[in-house]
Amino acid sequence: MATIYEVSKLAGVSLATVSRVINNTAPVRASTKEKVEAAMQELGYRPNSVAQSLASNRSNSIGILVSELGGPFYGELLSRIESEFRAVGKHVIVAAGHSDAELERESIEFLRSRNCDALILHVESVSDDYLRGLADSGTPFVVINRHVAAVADRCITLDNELGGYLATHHLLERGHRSIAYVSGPMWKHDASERYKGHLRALKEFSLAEDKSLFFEGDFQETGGVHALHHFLDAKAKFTALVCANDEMASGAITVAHEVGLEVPAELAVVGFDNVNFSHYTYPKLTTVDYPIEAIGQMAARWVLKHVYQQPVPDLKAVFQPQLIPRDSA
Amino acid sequence: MATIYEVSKLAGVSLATVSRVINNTAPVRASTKEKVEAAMQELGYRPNSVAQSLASNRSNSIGILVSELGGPFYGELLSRIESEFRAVGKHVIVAAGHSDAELERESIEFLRSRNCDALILHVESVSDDYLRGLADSGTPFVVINRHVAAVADRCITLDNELGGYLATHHLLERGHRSIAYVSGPMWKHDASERYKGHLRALKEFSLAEDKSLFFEGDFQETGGVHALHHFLDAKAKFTALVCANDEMASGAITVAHEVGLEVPAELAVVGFDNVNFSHYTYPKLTTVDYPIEAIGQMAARWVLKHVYQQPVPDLKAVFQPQLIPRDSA
DNA sequence: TTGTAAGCGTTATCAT
DNA sequence: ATGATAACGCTTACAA
Repeated sequence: MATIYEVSKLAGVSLATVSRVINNTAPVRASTKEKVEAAMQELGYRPNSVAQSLASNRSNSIGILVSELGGPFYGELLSRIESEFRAVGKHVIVAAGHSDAELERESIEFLRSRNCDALILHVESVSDDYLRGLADSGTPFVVINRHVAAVADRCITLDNELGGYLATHHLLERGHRSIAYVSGPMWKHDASERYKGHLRALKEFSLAEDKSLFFEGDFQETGGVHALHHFLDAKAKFTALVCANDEMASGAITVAHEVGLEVPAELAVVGFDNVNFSHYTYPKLTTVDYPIEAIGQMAARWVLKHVYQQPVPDLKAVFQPQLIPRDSA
Repeated sequence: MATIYEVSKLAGVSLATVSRVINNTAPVRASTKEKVEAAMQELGYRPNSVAQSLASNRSNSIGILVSELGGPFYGELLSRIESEFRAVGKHVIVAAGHSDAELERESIEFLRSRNCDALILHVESVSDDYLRGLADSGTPFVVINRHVAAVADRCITLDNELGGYLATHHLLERGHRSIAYVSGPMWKHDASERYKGHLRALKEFSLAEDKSLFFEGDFQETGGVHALHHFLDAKAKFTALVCANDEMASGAITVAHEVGLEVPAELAVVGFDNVNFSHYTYPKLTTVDYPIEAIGQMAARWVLKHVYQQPVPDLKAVFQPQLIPRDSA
């Protein structure tokens, strides 16, 4: 591979000048610029990005940490983030934290050790304190889908409470008064927020919380399966079910089919997230849209603005979910 | 951030010695090793990976190019590849090629410009010739899900022909004799291979190809929708449908529901890929499993062996698909 | 507008 | 077993 030195020799100019035409970092006379470009062409020169990084103290890489690379959710996030950065010549390093505090910390350290210019984090297990400390350490980062008071200015979130409210409100409006709720793990911020929204909607219709209609699932398909079985076994009376995510809603619908419960006639079901498969269920799932791509884009723009000093349009910190009415409720 | 120089000063040894204890690259007396480690500890030293890369001419990064980061397919692939490399301290840079030859080339160049030690490519549009040229250029890479004769030793594929065979054979065995087929774009290697398998199964049962029962879809949900409508409008007679991927199968099942065609009683459907949502359909989709994780792992190991000279267990180039019988056929 | 030269933080080759 | 010292390929003051 040719180096900048060979280019400068062939073009008959100095290293600095070649660097200038590469980076457009200072005016260069048109004629010399042409000479340099011709030389680069001839040698098939391509700058060594590692050397650039070392000298400029910028790696032009952004680390992304998500819970799971698989799953219907993070793909879209990554996709948007990648394209946003690719457009400006920066690259994305991915890592998975598997919802485990220790692994999340390790992954963050790993990404930092890679000299990422910034981090985009979707972490659920690491403590607020840890994130505050990370901020103090000087590593620029944004947190997605979690509000951390100590670093509020770096958080991009969905109004999960509103989402929970919308789901239940939709059911309430359609006349349901006995609504069972399948939550995600309550220690997860989004899960508890969504449930709060559910309660607020209930209250608005003068309905009280009914513990016998609450089930804490695991955000997996099986969570929905267990939940519905649980309610059925307990002979609970309810005409509708809100599930805190689409996986659990799918599980519940499967069980409904199995036990001959017609959806939505005998049991209305609403999910949450609007993941890519939510319209593959039968009936098609009514759910709350999680604007994951918009959030990914915003995270990328936060980085572009705060780390690379690029001008970006309006930054937005909290997104509003929307109910997507389909056939299941 | 502390540098190796400061560590060496504090420990009272030379740069070289510090480097040796960091990399375990030559014997160091236990006592001095301790001194160095203490110094590193005290300074909170962490090696600068960019400088390491420049000096050692290894970036410890692997570039992954897939068609779409979103979608149910690539997440699992990435997930496996990432964990495989993380375990040995290497990181993964992702890029999307969007099934477009120009974009695929650009992405490959982008990844190369990032000094990746190796590339793992899932490309469908770039020509065989281009890949041959890439091999000549010296960049190590593996190709996934595509057989390119000129670089056969770097290809890890699924036996798509066998998959197509299995799908149709399953139907044939259950007595179906009029089987419609919804293909992916026939210019894609996997699509045409799958169709070949279909024909082979047919032939085994002395059935001839019936052009009126063939429809070329787009591998998207709408492809399945259009296909079934097409067959129905044409008043074609068939009792079973094989779709060259699960998205199209989902689309077809949706239409079946809409027109009151019972699956599988009146129309048996089999898909292909066994993507994560294939058991969310109703009835649950019978499909052909694409062992994407195993393939990802193998690709990673290919790199580990050929680029990093690590000892790895048995490398395997072509994987056998398996029929997953569920409820739709 | 262009050139000189000092880093950037390591690894690696020789010596010793 | 350890130390000097020259790369690695580029950016960036500072001069000219």
